[in-house]
Amino acid sequence: MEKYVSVLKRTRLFAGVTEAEIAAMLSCLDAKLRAYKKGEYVLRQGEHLDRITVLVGGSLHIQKDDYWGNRAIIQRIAVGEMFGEAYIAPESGALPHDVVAIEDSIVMLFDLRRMMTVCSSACRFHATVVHNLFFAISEKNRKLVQKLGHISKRSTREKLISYLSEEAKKQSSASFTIPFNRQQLADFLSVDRSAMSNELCKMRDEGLLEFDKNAFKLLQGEE
Amino acid sequence: MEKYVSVLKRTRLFAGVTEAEIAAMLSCLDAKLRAYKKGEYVLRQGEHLDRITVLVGGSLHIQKDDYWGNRAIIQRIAVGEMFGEAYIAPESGALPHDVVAIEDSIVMLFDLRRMMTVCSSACRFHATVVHNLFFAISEKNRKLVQKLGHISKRSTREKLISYLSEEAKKQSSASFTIPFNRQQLADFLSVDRSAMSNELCKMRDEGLLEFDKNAFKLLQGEE
DNA sequence: TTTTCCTCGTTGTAAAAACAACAGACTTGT
DNA sequence: ACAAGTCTGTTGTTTTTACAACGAGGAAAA
Repeated sequence: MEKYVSVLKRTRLFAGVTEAEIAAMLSCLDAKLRAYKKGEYVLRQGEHLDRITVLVGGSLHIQKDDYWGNRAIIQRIAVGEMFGEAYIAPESGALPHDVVAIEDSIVMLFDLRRMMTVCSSACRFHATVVHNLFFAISEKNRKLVQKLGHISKRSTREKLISYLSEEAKKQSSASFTIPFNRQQLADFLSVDRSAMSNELCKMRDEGLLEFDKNAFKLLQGEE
Repeated sequence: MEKYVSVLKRTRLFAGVTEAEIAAMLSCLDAKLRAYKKGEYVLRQGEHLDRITVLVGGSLHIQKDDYWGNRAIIQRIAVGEMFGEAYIAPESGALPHDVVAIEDSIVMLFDLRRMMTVCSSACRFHATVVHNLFFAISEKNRKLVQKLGHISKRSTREKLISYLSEEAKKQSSASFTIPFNRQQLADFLSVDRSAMSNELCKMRDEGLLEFDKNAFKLLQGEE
């Protein structure tokens, strides 16, 4: 448990709290660890949640498959991010999607009530965490809006440009790698893989970008 | 100001707080009122927010227009809902979209710090509001995911079915009205208006649904 | 090492969406 | 009451996407 304190330290949820303080809070928050193998389901559609979950190792996809096998990747969860937090509210129904481990992953769970209620003496920084909880879910919210911005573009090319530009911006470089393979990127942008692959190559031939597997480089006057 | 206390009473943000208590909290939260005419901008892309905003009258669209005049309606805000709350966090940049009044509207603003920090004696129910703040933003989060579910459908027909089914479910009836005209619905689902109109009529001719302006009725074995 | 599996690009075809343009019904404002 | 403007459906054309199928290359497994 303690080996993940340094990971928690860098999360939005525990921003401004020292490692010693985090370590002290773990029991107060009734923290628990779960490990998942690559491909395993961390959460399944239909489940009811009552705990705050933070990924402390590996990576996850929040995804949904329909009757015909079409997969939609709603969000990718990287180390340090929360997930499922929007479905803890009492009035929210069951989880409407699956959460799957993309590689071997470690998840830490916290008791929501204890996290939201400032306790007595032991945890002086508990109030900070309550604030952080709001800011962390705000961050998720902004990411969803950003994703909406990508997939609400009309054409595959625009979706790609929107996504890749943001990724370049996020990594502060015209050269960057993405955390998806082609099929996953297509599922994320909700387009057909082969059509997307085709469009990528056209863009490459037009000199808009270069790529090799997951490594991309945007050319021309990108801002 | 006091005339809107009954509205606030029914919001997620003030759930479990009596009207008398809300009235008492207004000054503590440094509440302020703003009025907007139909068509006016409530917030503009690029602004920096530092207050919690709740719509207490009218209706708003959160939308974004691109260079070519394509409009994307990200979300519709109804009375009692918060908006912009995800962009109050210190690390969030400027607001990436506009907020526009669709009809004459009234907005109430609250001080975030005072809302998040439990004060001394006066506001006993302040702690409840802190919890509610989290649940309210959770609700927004779920709505965004739901919207993602609609527009990540591949075809216009599927997008329509996804949206209309949800609306029927929300209003607990196969007959319901939607808060959009055709152009707005198209901008919301990010499809072309005429193509969507065409598809709607095809679906009507196939006996899937009936409609008259904003009133829809789903037919056949809808669940 | 060999075999199997997975990823990625490529092509052709069929289906669907975007686009443009217009007419009729209805609203709004004067 | 009239004129201007808006909303909606409709049609035909062009562009784009989805779909299906396959082969090359590389990675993983036997």
